[in-house]
Amino acid sequence: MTRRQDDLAALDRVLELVYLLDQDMTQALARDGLTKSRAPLVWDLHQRGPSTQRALAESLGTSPRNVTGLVDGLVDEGFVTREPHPKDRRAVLVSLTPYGEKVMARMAGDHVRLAEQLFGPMSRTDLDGFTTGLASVVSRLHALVGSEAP
Amino acid sequence: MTRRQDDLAALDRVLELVYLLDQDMTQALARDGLTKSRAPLVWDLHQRGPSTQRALAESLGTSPRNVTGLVDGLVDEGFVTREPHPKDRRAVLVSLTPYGEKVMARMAGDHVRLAEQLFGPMSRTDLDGFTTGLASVVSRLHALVGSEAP
DNA sequence: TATTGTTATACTCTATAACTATA
DNA sequence: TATAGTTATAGAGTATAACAATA
Repeated sequence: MTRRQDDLAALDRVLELVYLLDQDMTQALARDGLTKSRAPLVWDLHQRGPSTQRALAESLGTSPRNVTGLVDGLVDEGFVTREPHPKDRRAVLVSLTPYGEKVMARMAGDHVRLAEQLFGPMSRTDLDGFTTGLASVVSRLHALVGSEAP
Repeated sequence: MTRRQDDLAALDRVLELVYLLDQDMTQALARDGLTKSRAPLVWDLHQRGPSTQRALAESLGTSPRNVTGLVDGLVDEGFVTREPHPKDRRAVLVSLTPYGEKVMARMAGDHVRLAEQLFGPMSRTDLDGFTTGLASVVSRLHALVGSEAP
């Protein structure tokens, strides 16, 4: 095994991890009636409280038009409500419903449980080694993606 | 720092890795004129040679109808051709064009380069520790996703 | 009768541009 | 004049169902 082959094997394992994690999260979201596009919006509301659609568009890095569509779907499914903004009659305040809050609480619990299932069985030493390597890879990836912007 | 907090921190780092890798790969595919849906189809043809659409649908885990749409797009962009199947007049053989092959060769090179950029700077020991931890996480994730199927 | 790939239909996500009501 | 959110329009991706041609 040359070093290059080890590097390639590591990358392929990482890609397998990405694929499996995507599967797992998509399945979990589907059980809660959410999609990969809608979940970040709901999570944003959970973390930051009621927001205008403009603020959501900026936070999610997408267009205001797209937020309109996402909020439409979430209103239909009962996750959020649209209310008039108290101070700006052009704007709309999007808020989580009690049902939306309940789903978010469940998601937070699932998050903790997943972390324990994945890393709990590892020894302290193994976890430390893994986390250190992971941090260095992430920092290099940050540099790569940042420098690739148009 | 409790152990649970360390587990959570590890998961969050992994999710950051997933996010950055998705960015990087989407950018790289866009430079080659591909999308995240079309790339696996083209990669499949590169690895296994000309296929029927039925075979592609099974390999990609999607519907025949969807393959029709993906192949339509790839034909328009010059990556693949549709030819009559020599032995079964119901079927169609999808093949890479020379241009498609060229792009696949470039993608393979990018893959090796990414592996070296991400893991090359790590010491042998660090890489080993990282890879070992990764393998155990991936195997547990496999079990989780597998057991979650309906 | 079974299989291959299509048309028909519908829904989600995304983007840009034009428009409205307000600020 | 600028901002918030809409309608209008377009295109990619996905799914199910009905259907044609062929096996």
